[in-house]
Amino acid sequence: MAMKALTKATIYQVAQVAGVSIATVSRALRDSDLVTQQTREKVLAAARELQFTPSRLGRSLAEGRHAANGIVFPDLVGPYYAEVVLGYEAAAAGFGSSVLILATRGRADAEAAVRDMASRVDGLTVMGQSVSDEFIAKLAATGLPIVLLSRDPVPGVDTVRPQNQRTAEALVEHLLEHGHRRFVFLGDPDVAPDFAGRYAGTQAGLARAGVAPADLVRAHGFDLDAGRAAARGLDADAVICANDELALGVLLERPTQIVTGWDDLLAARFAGLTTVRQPMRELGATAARWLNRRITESSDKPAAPRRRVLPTRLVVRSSCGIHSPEVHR
Amino acid sequence: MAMKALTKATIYQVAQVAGVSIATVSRALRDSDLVTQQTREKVLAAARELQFTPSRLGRSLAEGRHAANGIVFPDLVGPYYAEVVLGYEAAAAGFGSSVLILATRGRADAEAAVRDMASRVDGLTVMGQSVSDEFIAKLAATGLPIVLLSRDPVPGVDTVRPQNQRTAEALVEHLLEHGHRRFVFLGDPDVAPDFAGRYAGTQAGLARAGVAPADLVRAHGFDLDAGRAAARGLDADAVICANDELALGVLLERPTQIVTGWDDLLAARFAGLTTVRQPMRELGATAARWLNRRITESSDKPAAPRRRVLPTRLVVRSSCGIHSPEVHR
DNA sequence: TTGAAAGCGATACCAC
DNA sequence: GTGGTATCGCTTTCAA
Repeated sequence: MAMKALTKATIYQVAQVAGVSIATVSRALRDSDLVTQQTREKVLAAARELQFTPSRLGRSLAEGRHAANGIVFPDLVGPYYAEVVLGYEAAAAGFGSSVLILATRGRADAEAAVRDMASRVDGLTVMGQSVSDEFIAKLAATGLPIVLLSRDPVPGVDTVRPQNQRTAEALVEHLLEHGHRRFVFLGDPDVAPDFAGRYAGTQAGLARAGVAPADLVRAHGFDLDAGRAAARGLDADAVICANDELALGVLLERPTQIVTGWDDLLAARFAGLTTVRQPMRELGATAARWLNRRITESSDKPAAPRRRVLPTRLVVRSSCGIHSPEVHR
Repeated sequence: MAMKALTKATIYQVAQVAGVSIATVSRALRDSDLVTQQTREKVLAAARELQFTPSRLGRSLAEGRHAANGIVFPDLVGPYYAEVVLGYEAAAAGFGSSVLILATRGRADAEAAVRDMASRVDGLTVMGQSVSDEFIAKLAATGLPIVLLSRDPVPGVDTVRPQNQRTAEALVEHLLEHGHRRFVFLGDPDVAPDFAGRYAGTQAGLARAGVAPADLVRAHGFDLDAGRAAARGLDADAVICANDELALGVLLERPTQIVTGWDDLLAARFAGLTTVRQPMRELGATAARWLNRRITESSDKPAAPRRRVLPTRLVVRSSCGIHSPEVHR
């Protein structure tokens, strides 16, 4: 019933109170059946009395592992990244790994920040356009397990991403069926690999149908306001947006404009926005699982780098034009 | 130009290569002007050659601090928590602190998980109903700096939260002006302190106006589906929902039902949902700043516990009834 | 079964 | 200015 422990207890104190060595305390507090039941109880009692919690630092230093991993993303703006991170955290928690997050948001010292994170974890997931390929390669050369997420592959590194190109082509096909012919692609392909894929798919689909390529309008940013700002100058049958927020911004300014988005945010449903649904949680979870595999695999015979493209799916609502008898919810 | 360093270099190797002691390496790599320019350069060269990055573990162990802090939340479902976490991360990054995240999502071992996190950080922010007050108190007694976020205060601990009660009263007033008299409150006050505050404010507002109290309908969960499921049995002039997702769910089932939400999600705008806007990023950022203050303050004369309620604001759209000439966007 | 002691990788005090 | 070394808190041989 001691009221001490206002200053974190160490294994030494527990050992002292229990009247054993620190080695024995360590054993008693973990698996180890090299301890008498009696001894174990003494130790546990002492530990409880002192409110002892082993220091992660000491533990990690001795074990040579952090039991933590990190996820780096460009920014968390919008629900998209958040969902991915969520899926990631859930999976990581599943195998007992803590998770660190880092938003680079265009910071000049992004690489330093990532390097710092790298020294706190057993492995890293890098999402989107947060740091350069060269930097990734350098990090990977260190031996640090890395998984790339929603980002173009780097040689030797695992990559998970959503299907962009092919689904963009399907989207274009659908718009063509509506009879639309003059297209604008709204969004900057350089801002995110996902955007680039959607843009490429758009143009590919158009080319295959023998239709003139879409005009590229690089919005300033990729949120609602960027969409609103860009909306004014638009002139096209249909505006294919790089994501939902841009599309919703356009819709706010021009409610009758034919437009499509990407991500299937909750708002898309209420705006009647035709868009593409992505398995966001699953993207995060897959990255976490793959990373864990890398971390735990024997480093002498590493498995070949994996690539996976998770399927996405066209969600047709009303913003792409009128459909006869269908219900759009 | 060495191609080594496939295995993380230590300060000892750098010392060896540079031909100096580890103490000197440590000095050269940090501030310290107790090093010759010449020596410093030797050391830096060696460090670069070995791609040396100091181990956080060694560093933290020696310095007695993690330079990291964590945020615990019940779950990240919905955009609400994500925004808060975002604001938190940004602020934390601002003063050079890494951030760990932990979603308890009703896990039975939530306390163990939080305890684990506690051993990895210099301080903790606890959001919502993730762990018990008793546990918080115990943790705080350890001397671990803690800030509570969107959660009822615990003696001796800082608390930041959004205005719930008062704004709920304002919301009720508005609904009364519309002429509505029979109310339902949809959502479980026990599931989150925020919900409890909104519920209390609702009843208080009603009572003050001499109107019959709202029927409490405890939805099973607090997402869209929970709202849809609950919608069928509803019978009231107006349904005051604990959050936007519930309200949107109701709207999906009964588009003409008078209903209000809370959070002002992006979707609310497109659904014409009357709701309440909260400073989510600011909530997170404030928590991070306060925590940092606690961590860095001298522990012998700690400041008195702080409480702050961040203002929220009613956002009137069309779901609460028709308004004459106003535009609801 | 238990204990003594050698690390793990830094920081910082104390001499020189 | 630099070097030697104690220290942080734990895990894990190696002996006993």
